[in-house]
Amino acid sequence: MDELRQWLDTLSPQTDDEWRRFSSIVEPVTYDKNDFLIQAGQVEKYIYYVTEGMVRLFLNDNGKDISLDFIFSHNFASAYSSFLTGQPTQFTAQALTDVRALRFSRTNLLALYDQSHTAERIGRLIAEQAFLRKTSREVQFLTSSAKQRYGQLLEQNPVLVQTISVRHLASYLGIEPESLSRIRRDI
Amino acid sequence: MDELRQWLDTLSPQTDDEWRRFSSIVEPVTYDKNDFLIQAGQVEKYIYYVTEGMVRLFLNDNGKDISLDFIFSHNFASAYSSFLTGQPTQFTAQALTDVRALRFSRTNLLALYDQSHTAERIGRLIAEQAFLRKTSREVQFLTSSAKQRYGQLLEQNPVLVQTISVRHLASYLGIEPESLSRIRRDI
DNA sequence: CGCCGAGTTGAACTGAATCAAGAAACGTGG
DNA sequence: CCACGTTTCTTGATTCAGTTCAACTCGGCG
Repeated sequence: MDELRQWLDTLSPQTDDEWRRFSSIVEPVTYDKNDFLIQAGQVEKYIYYVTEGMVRLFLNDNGKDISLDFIFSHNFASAYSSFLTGQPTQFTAQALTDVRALRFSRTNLLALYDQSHTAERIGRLIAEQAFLRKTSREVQFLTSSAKQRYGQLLEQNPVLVQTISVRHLASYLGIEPESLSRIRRDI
Repeated sequence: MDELRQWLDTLSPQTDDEWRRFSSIVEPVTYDKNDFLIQAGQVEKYIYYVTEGMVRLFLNDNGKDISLDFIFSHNFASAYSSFLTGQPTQFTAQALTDVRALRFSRTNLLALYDQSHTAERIGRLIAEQAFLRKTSREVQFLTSSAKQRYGQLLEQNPVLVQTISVRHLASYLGIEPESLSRIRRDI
């Protein structure tokens, strides 16, 4: 919990009272490896702060899994689009390892936004961060070849590249596992 | 101005007083066709609400222009990533026609966020909208071929497809003008 | 031990890029 | 208002990055 407070405080410092109110809507949850945090077709009710373990976010397109994100500990996981719109999600979030997380619900968060300007600000900053991540990915897809995208990912996040399976990593890069395997050989 | 207020009110209704404070930081600006709202290398200081005309947002990658967004009237234009981070942008925003817009600066907006919870909320909602748009684009790139992406864009926004030049549209779809020309022929 | 999923490699194929040339549209100045 | 140069769009021929399909290897685990 302290860790989560520190994370949020880097976005916008909270008073002890604000933190008390926020922490009252947070609940700890655990998942076994391969468990689902959310499945396609459901409406996302939560944002998860992962304290231990790893989560993969993916969608299924005609029987084929495509990874959209890998969440390591000390980061947020959610089918965020669905969380924001209230529409059923096309995404599934699955634990890649045993996972411990802290989660809070949309309903409680919206109520907190009404009460607390600071909470609203943190909500804004989280959305802005999420936007920045997506934009950087958009630019990569538009400007770089598969090989270049792999190279950039390797630079930016070597741990991710080492940790995630070829299959999942390939779909995240928008290519087939065979292609990623060849790209790796050629380096 | 009324139009902008209505737009913002759909996100979160404001009192007259809140609107008065917001509108005091808004200034009208005009651009001739081909003028730049912001150029690559600069830090984006503004968000523009376009009331008349069209704006193209693009980046230059090794001498090649790649379009990231087309903003029609009644929408926001900005090198938003740079606006958020304060870092120089790689994007350029150029008027595709004569343009009228209302703009407000980052400095003034941040000050307003401090004063007004409602402003902060609107800021959050705008960031969330921007995130949703990028996510939908990410999913399209990961799941669809060039032909399918064109088809989807045609469905979602036929006016855009009719209005924007082949060259610009192609780069937005992540393909070459020749390919787009062929895709169009085959439909 | 033998199976099974994950990764690698090869060969053929395909969607889109590239290069080159011609046709149409555009605006600028006489 | 026309004539000219310039940019934009289209079409064809070729090349290339990445896919697909198939076979093989390897390590883990019952």
